[in-house]
Amino acid sequence: MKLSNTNQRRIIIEELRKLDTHPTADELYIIVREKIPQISLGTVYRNLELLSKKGQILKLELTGKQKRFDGNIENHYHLRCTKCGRVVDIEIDDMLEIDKKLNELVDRLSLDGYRLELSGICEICKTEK
Amino acid sequence: MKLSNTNQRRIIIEELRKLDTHPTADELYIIVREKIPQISLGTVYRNLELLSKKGQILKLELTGKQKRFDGNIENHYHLRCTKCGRVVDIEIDDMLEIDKKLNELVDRLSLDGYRLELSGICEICKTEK
DNA sequence: TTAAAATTTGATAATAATTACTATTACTCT
DNA sequence: AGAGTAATAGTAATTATTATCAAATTTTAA
Repeated sequence: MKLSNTNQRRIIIEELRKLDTHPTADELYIIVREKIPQISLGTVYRNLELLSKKGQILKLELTGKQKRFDGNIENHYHLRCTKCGRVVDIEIDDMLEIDKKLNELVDRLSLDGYRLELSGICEICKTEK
Repeated sequence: MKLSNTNQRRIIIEELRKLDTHPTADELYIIVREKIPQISLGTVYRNLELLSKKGQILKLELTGKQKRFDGNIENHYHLRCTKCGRVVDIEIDDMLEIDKKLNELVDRLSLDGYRLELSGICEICKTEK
């Protein structure tokens, strides 16, 4: 099935790519409404689902009730803050090595992949305290 | 707050510990009803939550809508089958090394921990095909 | 042991997140 | 432009989980 080019879809992906906050569907809905006030929440959900199926964005199924979405599809890692709940990108050199080992494992066992989520206090909460 | 010793709680934990299927609350509810037919789903949810808070069982927040619970609180890893959706324990020597590296990372960055979920076809689905 | 205090239960209602439905509107392709 | 397909807004439905509360059970401590 081919995706048509709708204004709604374009804005959704555009706004998501501007963010590094990994918004939930309803958070992005609020942002997108600034551009398209009459858009419905269902449209946001539908498009996020479609776009993640097509590999244009990432759907993050982390701890917590709500799914989150990420416009950055490059391989990277997430930290969920145990204090504020934010999901932030984490950049560590060690991850390369761990990633390599995990990929070896995945290959050897003919698996599909893995999902890793770190948890702890994020930088923002650390400095706030 | 101290937990009282109720029949319901005892059966819930007993039945959960017999399983290695990481049941959802409603799956366990069906099983527990064999022993206590009048038990309510709310009681199962409430106790699973309490027991996991007390560290007597594990609450697994993996991919998928429903939370799962594990009576085995020892450090081990899970594979979610992309075909049947089952969550199975995975025993691999490599995990020790990966676990060590991840724990080092967690320590160095003063994090709380990490959550890892492997995905692929489980043994049951492999042999069935 | 017994009565008051605390906790838990079953039953049910409420909530929250997501998905489904549908008539209408917008794209796409020739 | 016009037929065919896909998407939208608005709303209803669903699903998983949590909250509420009166009655029952368990614990505590005299």
